[in-house]
Amino acid sequence: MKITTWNVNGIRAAINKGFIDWFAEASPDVLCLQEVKAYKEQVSEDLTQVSGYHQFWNSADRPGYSGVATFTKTKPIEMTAGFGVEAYTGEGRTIITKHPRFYLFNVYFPNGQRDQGRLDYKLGFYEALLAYCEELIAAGNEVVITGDFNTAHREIDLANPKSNEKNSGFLPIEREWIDRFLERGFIDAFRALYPDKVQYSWWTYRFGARSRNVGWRLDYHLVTKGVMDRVKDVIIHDDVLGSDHCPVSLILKD
DNA sequence: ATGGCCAATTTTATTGGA
Repeated sequence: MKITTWNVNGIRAAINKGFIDWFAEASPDVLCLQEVKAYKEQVSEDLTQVSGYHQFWNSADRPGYSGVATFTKTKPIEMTAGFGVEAYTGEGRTIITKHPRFYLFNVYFPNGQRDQGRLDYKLGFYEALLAYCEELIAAGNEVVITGDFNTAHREIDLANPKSNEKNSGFLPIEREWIDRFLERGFIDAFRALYPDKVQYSWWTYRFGARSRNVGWRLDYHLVTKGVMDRVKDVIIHDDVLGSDHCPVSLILKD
């Protein structure tokens, strides 16, 4: 089973750059998209009526901003757009689907760059999402959180850690929230398999960053132990173009 | 590495991204 996440930075632009062909070729069992930057009605039927998938969209409350979508070959047991905290429901950042062996969170975590208010919003979002996940775990569920975390966890996860210590995305207070997810039982599946591997999933469009591989690893699969036991591989598809992020796939047994 | 980008809407400027 392959669960792929991709921040497409505008699904309409990505479609113009070959997204539909990539989707058909990659053929993931589940595809979690972030930053679709569109309402479903604005998107080509090549995607919104693609055969072989159920699809769920959670767009933002304003045009051209944020928005997530989840595609599944098998119909989920349940689907919800939010996780019950009103402050975090309007920006189209989450889709939660229940599958036979786990809950899957498709998440576009907020960007904290703009000002203190957005940083506070981002940190509050981490806190509220983790609290919700802990309830599911306490009730005996396994959980997969995937998407754009908008934070690089450790120095190995970005090309220039020293010069970014005071920039949102690598602030200690943001990194500590990733620590907290791990303390509460989540495992960073890529890092667990590849403790020393340097590979990124986002590069700024500026500075020729991608061609020089000056990037950040921002797109993760955090999984609970029962899921980790079934992980075969995690693949960062850094050869796939079409966005400033690249897709990342979690491969599970069966 | 100085400055260099891109998507989408509010469109020939502005906002947001990280």
